[in-house]
Amino acid sequence: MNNNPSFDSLPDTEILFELADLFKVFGDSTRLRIMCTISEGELPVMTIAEKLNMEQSTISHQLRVLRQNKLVRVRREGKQIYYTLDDDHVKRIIEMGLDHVLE
Amino acid sequence: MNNNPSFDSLPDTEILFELADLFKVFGDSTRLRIMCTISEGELPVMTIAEKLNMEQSTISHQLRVLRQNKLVRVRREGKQIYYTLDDDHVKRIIEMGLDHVLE
DNA sequence: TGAACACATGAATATATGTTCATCTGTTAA
DNA sequence: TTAACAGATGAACATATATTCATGTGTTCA
Repeated sequence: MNNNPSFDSLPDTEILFELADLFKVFGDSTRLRIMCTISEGELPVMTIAEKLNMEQSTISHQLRVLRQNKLVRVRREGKQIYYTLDDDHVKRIIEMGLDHVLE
Repeated sequence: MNNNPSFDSLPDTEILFELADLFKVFGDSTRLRIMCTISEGELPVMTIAEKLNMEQSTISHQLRVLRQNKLVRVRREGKQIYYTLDDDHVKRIIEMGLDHVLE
């Protein structure tokens, strides 16, 4: 049992830049709210926008960021495009953060 | 066993703003590198700066952010001030993100 | 008490980033 | 094929934030 806060091997600097980019994506309330909203099941863009009471354009822009970082999955059905979280991993990262915020 | 990516109860909007602020702190490579560096054990500011090959002022500014967010612990010994990670929780958040970055 | 050292901090600057507005693409149904 | 709808996207703008420079604070030791 290793209980001290150190890494088995110190992460490469290169990797830490990538990691920072990942956390940056989680570091925006709009994106977090989107992720939580679609964690309950896939939803089209306009529905997300309505639930969050924000403009469609804003949501689209942020969904693009989530897409580029492979945090969401996309599916087209007719005129609508459904988004949902890519996998449980995304949810776990949020929950891990929540643990800290909720003391 | 719940295996679908949804939250038991959808986090409050207020909380999500706090959570975004937390992730924002992790979303900077300098702060991540500092956190990883001091995860091996407490270090004075100048040593951290030398290890990262950055200015003392830059490190101090970022350590302040980490302090304000209670992610590091501080101890003064003479002229030097030693910093280390506050607890295992911080390390776990980083590791959770690393898992995702490393596929 | 004063010099040297370790660190913190305010101001200034450059850069990154989120939102809005206008417009564009792609799909459906008349 | 045209109108209406859903969504994407570029440009512009405002704001946030990381770094640097100069300087301030606190500690040690001569």
